[in-house]
Amino acid sequence: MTTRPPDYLRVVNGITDQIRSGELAPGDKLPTYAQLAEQYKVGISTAQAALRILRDRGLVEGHPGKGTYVTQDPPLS
Amino acid sequence: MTTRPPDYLRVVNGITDQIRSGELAPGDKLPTYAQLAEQYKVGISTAQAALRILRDRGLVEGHPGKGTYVTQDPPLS
DNA sequence: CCACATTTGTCCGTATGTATC
DNA sequence: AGATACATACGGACAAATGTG
Repeated sequence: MTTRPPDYLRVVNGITDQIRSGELAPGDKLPTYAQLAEQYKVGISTAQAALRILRDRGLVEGHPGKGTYVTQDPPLS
Repeated sequence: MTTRPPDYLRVVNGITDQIRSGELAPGDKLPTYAQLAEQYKVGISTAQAALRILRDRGLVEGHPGKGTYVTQDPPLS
């Protein structure tokens, strides 16, 4: 049945994998909302929803006016 | 400076407290999106965002056509 | 100090799809 | 077939923080 995952989870999992693999290291800056939306072909609201979840999980931190950064101490799970 | 928490966190924390206190027990049905929106004086989108977080945390489970229910085995933290 | 652009964060309303009754 | 309710997705509006000139 291969139910395709929703867009916001594709973004969550894509970024999570980049952090797990080390492609994105602690302190690194993520693309902006607009850039992520373009990369994943989703709306800005959807990219924001994904980043809200990643913030909630403690993987990234947002800094208004600057950008979103990978947390220094990302949780294990 | 009592910075007021955002609306969606007020909903998240309100429901979380009801589960912690036992006011909402495992298996219990939560109010609908529309009812939560009315209770907390927020838009439906905001109530939905709150429930998405609670799902992500494993505190509740949504069942389309039926409702949202408190998880049988809610996580400790 | 002020103006401006950029970016994150929040909030809302709406549309559509899917599952249940 | 219709009503109800959750889930996803989008776009727009605005506030606040930051950096630059």
